[in-house]
Amino acid sequence: MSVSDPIDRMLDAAESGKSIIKNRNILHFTYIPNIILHRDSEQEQVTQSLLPILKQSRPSNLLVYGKPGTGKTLVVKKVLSKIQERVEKSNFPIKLIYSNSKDETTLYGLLVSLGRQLNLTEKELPSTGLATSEVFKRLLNKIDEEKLNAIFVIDEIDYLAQLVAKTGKDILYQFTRANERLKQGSLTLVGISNDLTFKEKLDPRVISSLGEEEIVFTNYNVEQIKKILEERIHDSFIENSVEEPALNLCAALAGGEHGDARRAIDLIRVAGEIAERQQSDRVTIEHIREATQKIEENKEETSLKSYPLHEKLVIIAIMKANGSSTGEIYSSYKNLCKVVGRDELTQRRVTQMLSEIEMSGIISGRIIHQGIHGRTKKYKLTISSEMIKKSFKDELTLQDII
DNA sequence: CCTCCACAGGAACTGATGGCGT
DNA sequence: ACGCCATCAGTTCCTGTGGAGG
Repeated sequence: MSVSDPIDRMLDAAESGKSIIKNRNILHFTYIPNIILHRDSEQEQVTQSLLPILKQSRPSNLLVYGKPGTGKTLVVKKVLSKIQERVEKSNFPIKLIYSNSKDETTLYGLLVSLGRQLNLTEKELPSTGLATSEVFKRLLNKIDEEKLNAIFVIDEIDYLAQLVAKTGKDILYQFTRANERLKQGSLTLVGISNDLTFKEKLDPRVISSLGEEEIVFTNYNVEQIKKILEERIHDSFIENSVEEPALNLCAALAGGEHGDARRAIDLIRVAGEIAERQQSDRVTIEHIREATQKIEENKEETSLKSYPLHEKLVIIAIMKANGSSTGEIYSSYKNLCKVVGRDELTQRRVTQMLSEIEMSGIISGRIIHQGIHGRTKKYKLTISSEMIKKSFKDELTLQDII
């Protein structure tokens, strides 16, 4: 065995090198067993409002609000799974169904994902081809047939409401009224929303039945985040491997903005991994700093890579003509299209793509009025052009133009 | 004070895809 | 075999607009 082989050297180091993280699972925010959240009163509230289930009556529908990383989903899931455990042996089965609206791009997709969890097969519920009302009917039939007591947990329900609004269908209303159509079984809706103002946008009929109970999760403050981190660190890192200043910085970074505990935990995990890779036996402030940067870059890179071809072309066009107006970007884009031999899209489409890209934060736009020279939006990159080149360099079609 | 630029951005539509029910 | 339904990327057509320059 040759000692100079770099692979061997790395493997040797990994084997002998001490690992400072002893349980990696705990360093994921969504780790469920014995979650430490400091959400006692909220847990009580959720339990309280779902209690009627144990008495075999339908509980009120429930709306849960809170910013990201406040643990709302975790609390709901935890309470429900405990309830489910209790009821399991009784002849009053509860079917727990969780779905995140953001995972599904369309209303149809969401309904299908709910259906799959009700054990509807591809045959009984095809993943395309049906009218939405038909899908809905099949969901209810299934619940009715099997006398299920279904609890639909719909995460990011504000997002769903948007989808619904676009198609003009009134699915949320149908959901809340479903019980009137069910002879046996029941349907309870638990909506989880990031947006506290989301309710105002709904149809009043939906509000009255969906908002029967409301629970608001407040943001964590820096103190609380620090506590949460301490507890998770205690369980997942070996002792004394995270320096106090590092912990403080981590809590401050995540807490300062929105009180996002998820970010805080991600941060400490990535920092831990960086520290391990550097064979350090402690996590320092420097590691936290590196971690923030790495997380940021990862986000940028994956979002860059996930764009379709024409969006990528537009991004390159912006890069080539940094800080310029829509018209200039468009002609730059047209040139690029010629080079790679693709048909160019209309300007209207490109403006739309620009505003979509702006939404993701990769570029920033500013409307300016130039009097007789009209109105434009000027776009600037908010990330480095190296990042773009790096992310796109694997793409064959783009290689000549970057 | 009016005009007119260079677009922004809404609405409605198209054509392809994919798969249903009858 | 045919009509229908939903979705998506893209197009066509459109109305709206702040202010420099006449």
